[in-house]
Amino acid sequence: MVPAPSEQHGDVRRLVLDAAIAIIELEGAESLSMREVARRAGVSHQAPYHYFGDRSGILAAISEEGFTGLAQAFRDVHETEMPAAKAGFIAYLNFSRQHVGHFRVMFRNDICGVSTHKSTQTAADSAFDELRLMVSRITGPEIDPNKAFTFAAMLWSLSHGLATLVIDGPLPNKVPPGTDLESQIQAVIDLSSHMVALEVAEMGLLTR
Amino acid sequence: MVPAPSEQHGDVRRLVLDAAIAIIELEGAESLSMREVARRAGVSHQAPYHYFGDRSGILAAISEEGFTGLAQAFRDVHETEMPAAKAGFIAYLNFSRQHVGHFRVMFRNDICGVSTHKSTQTAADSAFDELRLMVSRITGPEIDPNKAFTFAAMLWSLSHGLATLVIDGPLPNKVPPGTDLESQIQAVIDLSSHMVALEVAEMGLLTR
DNA sequence: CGTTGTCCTTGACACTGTCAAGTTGTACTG
DNA sequence: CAGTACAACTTGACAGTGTCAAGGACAACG
Repeated sequence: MVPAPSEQHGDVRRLVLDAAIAIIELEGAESLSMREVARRAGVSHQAPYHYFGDRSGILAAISEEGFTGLAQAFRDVHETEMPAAKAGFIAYLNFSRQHVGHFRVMFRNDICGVSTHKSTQTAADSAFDELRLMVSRITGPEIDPNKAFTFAAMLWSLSHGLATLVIDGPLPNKVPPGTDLESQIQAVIDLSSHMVALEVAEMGLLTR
Repeated sequence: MVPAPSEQHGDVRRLVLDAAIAIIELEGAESLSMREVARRAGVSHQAPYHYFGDRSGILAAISEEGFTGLAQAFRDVHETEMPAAKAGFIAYLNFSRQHVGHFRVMFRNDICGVSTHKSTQTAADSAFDELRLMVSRITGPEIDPNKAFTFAAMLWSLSHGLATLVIDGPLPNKVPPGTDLESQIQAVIDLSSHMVALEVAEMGLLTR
């Protein structure tokens, strides 16, 4: 059967990818079925295999796209006037909430095979490199590289933990009555930024 | 067919649960198949359904067990001499790494239906209550409840982020050459504890 | 015209979660 | 002690799934 003339030739890959992302956003990555993706994209049940090889291939592609976007989000942080740590937290949270479909896949080595798909791996690496750049902006570039890694891991943990607890975790159900989720997220970010600032200030004191 | 006389009657539920946990530890929660669980437990493919209703039921049971264990781990923190924040981080990390099977499921609302399974929900609640107790030990009990929640959310984010990045995330691949994962984890925990201590000290200064 | 290659299709297979309908043993009632 | 109710499983069936295999349509190139 010939594809309908209305749709452009060659965008099937994009169609399939978007269908998959939409399904993951709605129902999570578990219930992502190749056949449902194909149905939603309006193609045969084997078309996705042509572009992505297998189920993990499509998830790896989503993951790659996600890491590329996250790296860009980190890069955009450099443009803002805000303290870098705070801007970084906000960027991470915003990205994760605006790209839930990507985010739900990106950190799941078990399903997307970051280790087996090379381009996904390099996308993840470049996102981490951006994070490192951000760290050197926060602490100053003369910091010991080992300490810088520790700092980066701490910042990533904090951001990532908050994002996952908010998106799929129990946090939204726990906000105390009288406040809403959004202001609590803001409060956590403010508290975190403040702590980081205290730490950096002390580090500065020690090195001079 | 009658169960082999060697195995006690009534422990099939436990057998099934352990089989599921083992599979999740080995291969992740995605590839958990009810029928493979049954095979591994040496029962018919419908026996798991008798105890757990459906796939999400077995995951909810694992999640419940996990949260109960986590609450206990938090309780044990009170016994140590260490600063509460640091002991809390260590407890969280240890728990997540020693119970990977549970941990991989506990925070996945999408697959284990925390919202639909009441006993899982209450187990999660009690774990969060223990965290709150820990926070009041760290900050002192006279803290504003809203601020206490923010503090708890921050601590949980930090611990949870680190644990997930270590267990399934990209962190193990990123440790700089010359150090190992374990010492980097220790360094992140030390840095985090230190930051928390700084914050608490400043809070104390402000309130008097 | 024949070949090659990309882009996709239909068909088949073993496997999955789950519903339905037994079967077996045990406990309790009358 | 017969009857019955119930828990603890069992086998059987069905639609849906991921993936392998084998094409078909169409463009580009010789």
